[in-house]
Amino acid sequence: MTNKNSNKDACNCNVIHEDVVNKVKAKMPKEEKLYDLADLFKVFGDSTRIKIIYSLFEEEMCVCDIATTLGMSHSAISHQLRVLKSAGLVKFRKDGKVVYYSLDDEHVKNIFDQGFSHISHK
Amino acid sequence: MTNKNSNKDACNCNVIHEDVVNKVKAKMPKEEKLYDLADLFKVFGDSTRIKIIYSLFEEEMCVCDIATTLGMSHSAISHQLRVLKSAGLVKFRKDGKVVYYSLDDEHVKNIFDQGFSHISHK
DNA sequence: TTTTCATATGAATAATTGTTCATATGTTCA
DNA sequence: TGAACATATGAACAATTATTCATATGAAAA
Repeated sequence: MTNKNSNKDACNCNVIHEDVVNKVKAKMPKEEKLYDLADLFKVFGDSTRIKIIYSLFEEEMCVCDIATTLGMSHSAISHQLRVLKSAGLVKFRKDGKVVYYSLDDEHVKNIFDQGFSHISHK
Repeated sequence: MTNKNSNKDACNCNVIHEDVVNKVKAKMPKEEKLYDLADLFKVFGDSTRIKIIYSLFEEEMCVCDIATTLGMSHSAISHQLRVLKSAGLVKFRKDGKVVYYSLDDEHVKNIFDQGFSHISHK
């Protein structure tokens, strides 16, 4: 009882199905991938960003148009666009002082459609 | 300048593309749906819950097995399972004092696969 | 080159969310 | 029945995330 290191109090029950635990551990993706995945979904976990993405499903928009559409401040939209950009979800092009944002990912529509199915039939 | 109500300072620029704004507004899903969608993704936005879901992709597991697999306390797992349950993502069956959890949604696998594609090719 | 305007950013505050610890519930087996 | 155990839950604290306000940047037009 000397060397029960690390998660010594993580599990003190007897119902461990070792085969199941081993199988699941073997199939589990790399820790890093799991964090990245959680981070991606975190980005989707805010209704302002959801609205921005839905807007961009239609066509590219400038910051001002998005702010007007959502009835929010430029600053707030700009902050959220930065989050979307650093997640690799939107790209932009500049035309003079106006910046046009558009979607930069083919998976998002699909993910949203699936998510929509889930919340709709429950 | 008397009746500029509600979001009076939401947009004071001149680059509003009215047609775009109107089109996007018309296609935007109901506010309530957007919140529900954000709430669903919020659930996916935590790596512990991601790990639990990945575990359950393989087969049903009891709380103890999950805790052992992830090296976490029963309490922590139990709390997260409650979140997953109230989002309609997992179901459970009881066998004596052991509770077995399993996935209760066909969309999750798909959503995760798409998410994985996104993080993988960037 | 100064003013105006679209967008971006930093820092402070507010709000939300996760984790831990202590304790409760409910089932089994002696 | 009561001791042992698997799981659940409430409340306190810690950590993360969003929002706001003030100000900065950088392009265009006067």
